Parts: sequence; structure tokens; C-alpha cells
Amino acid sequence: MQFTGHINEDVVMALYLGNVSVEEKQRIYQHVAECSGCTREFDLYRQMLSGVETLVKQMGGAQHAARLRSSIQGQLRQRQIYYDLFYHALVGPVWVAATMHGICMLQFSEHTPFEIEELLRERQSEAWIVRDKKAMAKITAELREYFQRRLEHFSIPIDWRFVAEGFKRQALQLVSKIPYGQVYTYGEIAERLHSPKAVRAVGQALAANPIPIFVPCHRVIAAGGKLGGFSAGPIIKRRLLELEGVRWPNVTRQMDLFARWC
DNA sequence: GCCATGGCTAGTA
DNA sequence: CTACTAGCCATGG
Repeated sequence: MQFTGHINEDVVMALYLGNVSVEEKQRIYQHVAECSGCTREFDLYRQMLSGVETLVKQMGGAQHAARLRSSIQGQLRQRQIYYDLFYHALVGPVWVAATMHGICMLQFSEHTPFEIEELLRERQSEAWIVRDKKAMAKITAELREYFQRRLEHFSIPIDWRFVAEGFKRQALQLVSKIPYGQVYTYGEIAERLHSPKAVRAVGQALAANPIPIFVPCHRVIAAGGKLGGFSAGPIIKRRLLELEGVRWPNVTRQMDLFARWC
């Protein structure tokens, strides 16, 4: 067993089974004490394992241990959220986070890792949150390609559990289908949600988009070719549209300059 | 339930 | 063109 810096299943299992040297054990415990993420995580593992012990005793055999172990690992994976920092000159620093179900958050502007973990924990209090460059590599790679204009469609699914059900989710799911480089107005989104007058509500829903870029709310603009708002500010919205090659009309031009879908 | 708040819009001046 | 309205409606306190 090699301790690589953070608590994971292998580390905990090794401790549990006694497969670590005394020095290594000390090193691990010291790290757990210093790293808030690991403290929390280690505690959860410990609770789980004590539960397992009880179960094993009750079931009267170690032969069940393997099955339980894999079942626990499955559950752990379900609660895991990985995150990492991405940077591009066009948008500055960006935090991205994902679960086993897909990408769940993208935050513009600078935050400390601690703040990002807080944000994630607000949305999923039971999550085990780990900064992991490797686990996020596919996502950051696709982002990089997107900003190099070499990628128009992300292959990573979206974890919709982080978006409230109902109108908000409907709006964002619809927006997620707008193709690269095309734009829609708030009114048109409202129409397609069968409540043509809910334009402001659409704005509210988009304002609460936890995953901009992946859910391309920047492709929704105001009526008459106006830019409309953006949670991270109009400059970034405009840059994203320009990156995607959207022809920017001045206000005198007609809406039909925009490409359409449907 | 009531009220305020928006990444809005269409109409009018 | 801009500026100001009065509607509108899903949320959150």
C-alpha cells in the first residue's frame, strides 16, 4: 500500500486490515489531522466500517466481507465529487466538479479550494469531495479543446441532480440542447416551455445555472439582438459567443441574422 | 399565503 | 437611438 497524499478506499482498507507499517500509519494519521477533507472522509469511512463489522458478525461469516466491501466501494463512488482548477485567458480561472453521473458544477472567478468544497457541500451535504487532477483530466481536456475551437460538443454527461426539479431544470435542459454557435432568446425558450410569458422566470433559471459553458446559457440572449445578462458578467458571455463564431448584430439588424435550430 | 426580486419584453414617448 | 413604463411569472424569504 502506497500513501499518495489523500485518504481513499485502499488506504482505509489497509489500515483496517493492518497492512501498514507503524511509520506509515503515523504519517497517515498526521495527514488526516491536518487535512480537513481527509478528516471528514476518514470519519465517514470509519462509520461505514463499524457498520460493516456489525453486519459481518450478524451474518456470521467472513465470506460475506468481500461482497460487502464491493458494495461499500460502490456507494463510496456514488458519493464522490471530484474537482479541479482549469484556466484559460478568455475566462480566467474556472473550477470544475463532477460526480460519477457527470459534470455538476463550473465556477468562474477565483475561489479557494475550501470555498469550492463549501459550495459543493451546500448542494450535496453527504458528498465526499476530493480535488483530483487525474479524475478531472477528461473534462479539462475537453474544455481546453473547446477554447481552441476544436470541440463543439462535450462528451461528458451532466449531473442534473444539482439542478432543482421543475421549471428550472426544464429550462436548463432545453438550453443544453442549443447547438454550438447558435442563439435563442429568453422569449423563445419560454415559448418552448409552454409558458410564453415566463420570460423573466427563464432568466431566473439561467441565472441559477450551476454549470455554465456545459449548459450553454450564454447562447440565450435578449430580444432584439441585445446581449442580455450573464452570471459571470457580460464580457465573458460575449467572449464565449465570439469564440463560437456568432455573428454579432448591432441593434438595428433583424433577428433573422441569427442561425436557428428547430 | 404574501411580497420582493430579477440574466425579460413590448409598447410608448 | 434612449428612457420609461406596465405586464409577467417562478423562486425564496
